[in-house]
Amino acid sequence: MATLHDVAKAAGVSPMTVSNVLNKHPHVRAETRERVLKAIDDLGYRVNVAARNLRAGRTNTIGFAVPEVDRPYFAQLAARVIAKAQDAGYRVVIEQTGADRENELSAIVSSRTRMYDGLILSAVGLGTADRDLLTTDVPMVILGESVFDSPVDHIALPNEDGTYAATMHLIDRGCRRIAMVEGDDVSRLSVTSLRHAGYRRALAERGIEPDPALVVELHELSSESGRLAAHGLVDGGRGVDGVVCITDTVALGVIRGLADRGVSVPGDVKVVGFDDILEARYSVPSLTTIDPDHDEVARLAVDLLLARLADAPDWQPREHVTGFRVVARESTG
Amino acid sequence: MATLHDVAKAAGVSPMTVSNVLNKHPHVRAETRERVLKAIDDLGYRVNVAARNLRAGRTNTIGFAVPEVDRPYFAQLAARVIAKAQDAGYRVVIEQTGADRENELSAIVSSRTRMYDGLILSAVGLGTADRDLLTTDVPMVILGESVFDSPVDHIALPNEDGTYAATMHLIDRGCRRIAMVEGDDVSRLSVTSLRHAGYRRALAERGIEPDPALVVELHELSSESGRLAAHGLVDGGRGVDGVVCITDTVALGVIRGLADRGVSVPGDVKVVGFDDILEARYSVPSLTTIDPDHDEVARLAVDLLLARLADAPDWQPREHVTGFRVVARESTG
DNA sequence: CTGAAAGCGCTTACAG
DNA sequence: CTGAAAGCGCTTACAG
Repeated sequence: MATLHDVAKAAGVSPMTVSNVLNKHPHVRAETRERVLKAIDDLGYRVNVAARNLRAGRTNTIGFAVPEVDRPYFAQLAARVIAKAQDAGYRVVIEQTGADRENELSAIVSSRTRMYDGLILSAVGLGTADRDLLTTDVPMVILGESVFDSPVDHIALPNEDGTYAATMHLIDRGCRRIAMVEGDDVSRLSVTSLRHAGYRRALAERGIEPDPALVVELHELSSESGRLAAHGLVDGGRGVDGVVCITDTVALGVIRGLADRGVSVPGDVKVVGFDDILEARYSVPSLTTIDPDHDEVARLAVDLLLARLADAPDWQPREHVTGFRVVARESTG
Repeated sequence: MATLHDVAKAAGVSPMTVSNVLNKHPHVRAETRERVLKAIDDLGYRVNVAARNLRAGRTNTIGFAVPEVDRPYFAQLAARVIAKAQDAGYRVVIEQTGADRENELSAIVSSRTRMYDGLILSAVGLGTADRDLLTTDVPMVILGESVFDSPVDHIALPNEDGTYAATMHLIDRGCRRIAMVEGDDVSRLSVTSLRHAGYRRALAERGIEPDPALVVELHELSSESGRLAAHGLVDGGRGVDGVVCITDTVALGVIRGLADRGVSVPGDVKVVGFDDILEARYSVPSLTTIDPDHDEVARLAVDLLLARLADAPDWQPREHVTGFRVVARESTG
């Protein structure tokens, strides 16, 4: 395979001039550039990225670590992050962590290893105890969960306020026996804890007694888990008339599970999700949900990372909480 | 940042010994290994992947180029490819091509550029004319579309036979006015052409006159396009009683569009998709579809690539067509 | 079981 | 506008 040296020889110039042409540096005579480009074409030369990265000390790549690439929320967020990063001349590599603490740490290590210039980490498995591990030398942005007092930039979703609004929405539509289908990580500041708090706050504010029998904890935030949760709620005969779901993917499973039992949505039970994934618009009934402004999340994540990469000297880690809105659709109609 | 040389100095050994420890080569005395590992830990050393790749001449990474990372079919396939590749010690980088010919070629170029040891390309924009461009020096597997007589390994979906079976399934359930919602690339051997052929073959075999007014071509294979197509079919008053959809994502939009018009599925109109994405199981009604055996696709793609990487001397490009089965669910019940 | 030397293919100061 | 030299941080034969 041809190297930059071969091209230089063929074009009768120095390797450095070839490098200048490749990197679009200005001070190359037009005629020289033409000669070099022709030689590149003739030899079918392609730059060796490993060599370039080694020498340049950076990779022009940012890592995006998510629990699962095939969960719509992450896939759709990834598409936006890729688009934003591309605009800034960066490539994005998606890492799958499996919501596992070990793998999330290993994504951090990957970036230490200089495969990436920076990392966007959708943290699920990390906890407050991992705080020190985040004191990394590589620019990093944590997404979606609050690692308390973390020493890196952090973008939080409006977990509590969003779920509060979702629950209020159900109460306003007449629901009184409102179930919450959530995750099983109830540690402080987990997504489940925060969203649960929003649910409880709404109930309290409207004087509705919380009933522990209406709270279902899922080990996996999948549609299948949601469906089984719905079966349990119906079969338990608890008179449920509304369900707050921790994610849209779970909510779509809940709707399916209610259909399995012949329970009509929104007639008998109203359902609300969280995320506003694309699928929420096309389900039957379409899903009422909390839109946490994905575009802002993606934009902010990339912008914060780029700011860090630009090496702001007086950089201070910041915490951002995105806005949200309730998107009312048929499932609470 | 500490380098391998720093570790060597700290441990009192040569760089090569450190390298041997890092790469788990056997002939290192246990005691020496311990000393090296301690030095690595003390210094917080991480290998520089760019340097390793440059020297080793490979990256242990395979590229997976898909039209859109956020389309469920590709996201779910990517998850499987990642899992299979991981088992074999490879990382996977997902590239988004946007179903654009230029970008698909640039994914090929990326692999020429040695970012990847091999490439799995989900071809949509490539055509027969690009045949020569595929004569690449980098191992490659083409997925999902038939680039006629391509000089690389190729895994085709059962496009024609699968759609034939889907159409027969509708006919067997009593449908006679069967629409087909497909893409707008009607060039020879495109996904649309192949699936359309299966649809036509089934109609012909059962003596049903094909009606061009029942064929809808979509520019984008999205749920939104599917929904609009359904509106058009209903509003056109063409007496449709069945719809064959080119993908599940389109089919879910069609079901939604029929619901918009108060048309009941499967009562008034039966709907069948293609892909068996996860969402097909949870929609209301659940979606009858063609399962093209994703696991086999992912396994085959990775296996073929690994075989090529292993440098089989008498390698010949092969074409594989995966099996399929009709998964009957409520939408044709 | 361990080491000294060479080199993978680029780019970065430094000259001219 | 162009070049000669050095070096990024590893691993690969080759010795011993």
